[in-house]
Amino acid sequence: MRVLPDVPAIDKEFDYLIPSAWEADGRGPRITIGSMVRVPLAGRRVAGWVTAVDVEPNPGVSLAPLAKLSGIGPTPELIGLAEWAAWRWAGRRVAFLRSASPDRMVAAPAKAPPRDPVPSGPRDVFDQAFELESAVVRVPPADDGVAVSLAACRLGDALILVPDATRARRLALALRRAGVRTALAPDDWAVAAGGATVIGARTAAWMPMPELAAVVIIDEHDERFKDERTPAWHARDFALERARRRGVPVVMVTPTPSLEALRAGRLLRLERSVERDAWPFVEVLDRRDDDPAKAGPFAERLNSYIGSGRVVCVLNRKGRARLLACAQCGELVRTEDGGRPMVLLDDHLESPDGSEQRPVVCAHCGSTTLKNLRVGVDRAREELEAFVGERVDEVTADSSDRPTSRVVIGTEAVLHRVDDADVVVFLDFDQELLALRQRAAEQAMTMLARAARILGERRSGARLVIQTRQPDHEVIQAALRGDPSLVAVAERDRRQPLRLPPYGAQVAVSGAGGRAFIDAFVAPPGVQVRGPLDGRWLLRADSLAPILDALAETPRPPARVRVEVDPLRV
DNA sequence: CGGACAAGCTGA
DNA sequence: CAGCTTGTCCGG
Repeated sequence: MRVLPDVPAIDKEFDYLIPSAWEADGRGPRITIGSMVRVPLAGRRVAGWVTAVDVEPNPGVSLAPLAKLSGIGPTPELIGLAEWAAWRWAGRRVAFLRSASPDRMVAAPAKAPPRDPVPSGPRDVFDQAFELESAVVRVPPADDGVAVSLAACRLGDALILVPDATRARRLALALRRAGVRTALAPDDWAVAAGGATVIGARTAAWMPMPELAAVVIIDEHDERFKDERTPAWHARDFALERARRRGVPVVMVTPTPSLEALRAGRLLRLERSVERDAWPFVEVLDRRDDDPAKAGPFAERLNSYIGSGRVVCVLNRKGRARLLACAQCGELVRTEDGGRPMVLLDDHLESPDGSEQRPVVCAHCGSTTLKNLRVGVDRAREELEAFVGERVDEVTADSSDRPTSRVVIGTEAVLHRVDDADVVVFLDFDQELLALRQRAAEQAMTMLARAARILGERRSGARLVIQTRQPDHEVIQAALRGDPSLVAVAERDRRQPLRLPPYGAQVAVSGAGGRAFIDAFVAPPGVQVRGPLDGRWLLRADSLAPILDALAETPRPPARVRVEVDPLRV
């Protein structure tokens, strides 16, 4: 019996004996690949997964018996996929096997009653998509994913991935009403193990699916499919591999397909006029027309759009330097040399490049209490209140209660907190368009799609208002015409010659042990190592495989190393 | 990860 | 040199 202990730093298998009492007459517990067990290891008991049975033990060592069979665990399929994922995202198998295991021990799969056939309507674009190996369907921004999910369920048990748990619950409810046997990840693990359609966020991709027939990825473009913790795996790419191994079709749906998705599957579109009408009206307020002397955050013409109805204003503060100021005297916390803003790191202040450090003390008055100056939204809210002459609520990622005022303002998070609106205003869209990130245009486009979702289709009369100095930018043109292709084509033409993802490969290495890890890394031909920049190294090549093979060979230093394959923010 | 054990440091 | 800390190694 071979067992991988649930101890991240070990990442090594050990052999054990099945206790003789268990196998006496075949009535003992059944141990299979994936079974969750407890084993003695270095004088203590640890949890682990059985990775092989019937192994020839190494003759030199005397084996200890297993301590306990805890429950059923990941299927052999998922054990194999964990090994692949550990290579693909330069992580450890243990991290992935945890995702593939139930939260609480499960003795046996839930019994599955026979399934009723899912009623089918007239053949639609989704039925057509499932006839391909993998497809991307570009849907209206407000699409709820029910139609594609039902099309998948007609084929049998489906794996349906959505960006967040709220949408998963909503979708599961809709499918249950249609008579589909559903398992909501991660809670219904035992139901999934018995055979069911699985719905959930990211980790649902690791649920057991004995009779998987189709995979659906809803809002494929959403960055929440990528885990921000280490290993930073991507549920879309994982699900694509799982489907490929099982030989089942994958359909990705989104209003704004990523270039990665377009490479992985065939694009199916709605009729041009149908798609255009699914996007709201877009008004572009060209800030170049304003008098620069008195141009505030609001264009004069904005008045005519925000006078009535529910208005949501978006001002992204993200990416701007956070400013610290002294709570006593109000002085900004800056470096000695040239007044660059410093940031708070654990217990000291540091300049952006790390060259200057000092304790948490105001250089002006010596006070040790500092406050965060929330540049952006905070002040804009006050000015907006004066502009509209009524109360304006503010929404950020960490505000808890729902806004109640007619007009609200917030960071991008506001688009996830408000369910419907008559007007969405992007106060400074240039900040998104000009962001120094490889994916800035794609990310700006998905933000517009998010706004379009809460506004609804063109018929509703809702307005998407964009303040910008770049009215001709393809992102804005794409929204104006309801045609996301414009962004995809421009991005492909920009990235392909530069060999940027998905036409090339990138891996970021950071963390305290980053330098030691990079020193130990032997770059194969065709792999470039750049950096460090802000404590981060970037490995680049035309394809991932040579980088990943070399990473797998590199010994880990004792200090923490963060390896991010296909980083989203570069 | 965490226990075992070795090597290094301190104070009498 | 006991008694303790710190570092390194390795696990069935």
